[in-house]
Amino acid sequence: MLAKTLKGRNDLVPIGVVAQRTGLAVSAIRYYEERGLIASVRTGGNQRRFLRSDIRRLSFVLIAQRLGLGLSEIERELASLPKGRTPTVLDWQRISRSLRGEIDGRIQLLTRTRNKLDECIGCGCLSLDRCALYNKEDRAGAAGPGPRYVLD
Amino acid sequence: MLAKTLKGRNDLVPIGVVAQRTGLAVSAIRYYEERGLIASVRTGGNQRRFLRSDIRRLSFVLIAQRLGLGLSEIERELASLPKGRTPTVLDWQRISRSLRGEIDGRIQLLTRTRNKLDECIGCGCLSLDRCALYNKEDRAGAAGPGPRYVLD
DNA sequence: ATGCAATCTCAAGCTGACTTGAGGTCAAGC
DNA sequence: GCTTGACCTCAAGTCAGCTTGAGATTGCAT
Repeated sequence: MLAKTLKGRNDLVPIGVVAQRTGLAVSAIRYYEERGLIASVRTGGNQRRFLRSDIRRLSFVLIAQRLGLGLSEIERELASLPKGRTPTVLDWQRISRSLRGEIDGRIQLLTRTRNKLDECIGCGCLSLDRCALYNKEDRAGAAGPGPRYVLD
Repeated sequence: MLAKTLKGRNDLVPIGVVAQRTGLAVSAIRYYEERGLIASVRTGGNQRRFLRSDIRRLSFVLIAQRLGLGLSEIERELASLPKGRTPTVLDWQRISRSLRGEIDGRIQLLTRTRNKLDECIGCGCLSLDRCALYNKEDRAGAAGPGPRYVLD
């Protein structure tokens, strides 16, 4: 019974289960592993086995993605979790709070933008050089190819 | 003098000027034209000439992009502006207000997310099926290839 | 023992939003 | 008239974040 309890907590699950529980495609999970967001061990027959806690880890990835974080930023956040070991409740609390900071920042940025836009609606200008809404700020930094990501 | 005033308002400008005024690359402007976000007329020597008001149009594009709108969504917004004619202040006011609605929606979504996250920080769960933060909602709709866009 | 679903690898494709490069034309100043 | 820089087209490359497909293997249930 003790054995069973331990087994239950440290269960290794195949990729299909992880896919079902997270809603992710199997291919996406493999891709995340390749990117280093999650890790797996292999069976004798070369099949991946994940820790159950990786499901939670992936949940975090999905939430962070919805906030607009790129995979590399998410990786950075996740780096503070113990690798290979099941994270504790405290680990998750800490990282969730960090995410909360992200959200707060985004809300503030949007609120500022809205205020500026309100000024602009008054004059109907929307002009690059006269309008408060769009004066360079961070336009300069967005160089190179590839999509420019939103709401920096 | 009257002639001069009219000339000043209806000026046709080459692509380089538009680029300088908007901060966009020349190639990007050509791309936007190809996508139908702006239009141009051609000189005898096949060079593009834009209306001065297209600079403002592009400012709108840039602002909307920062809010996370894709080019096709932006195109839909812009469709309400008169094509080929210089928009009036009222035109811009109307479309700016529509953008404001977008921003409001995003702020609300983020605020809800933050509240849910706060509940979650209490329990440290972040679990897909037990946590209020991440229960399906719109996960289902995100099918097909290509990047999944943020903060729907 | 056998069948069949789940898994594996590796290469290639795809969308969005552009950039880069090659090779050629136009226009304004000297 | 000639150079120089701005402009043209068209094809191909890029990056992120995956998916799709081919062809081979594994592993659980009967």
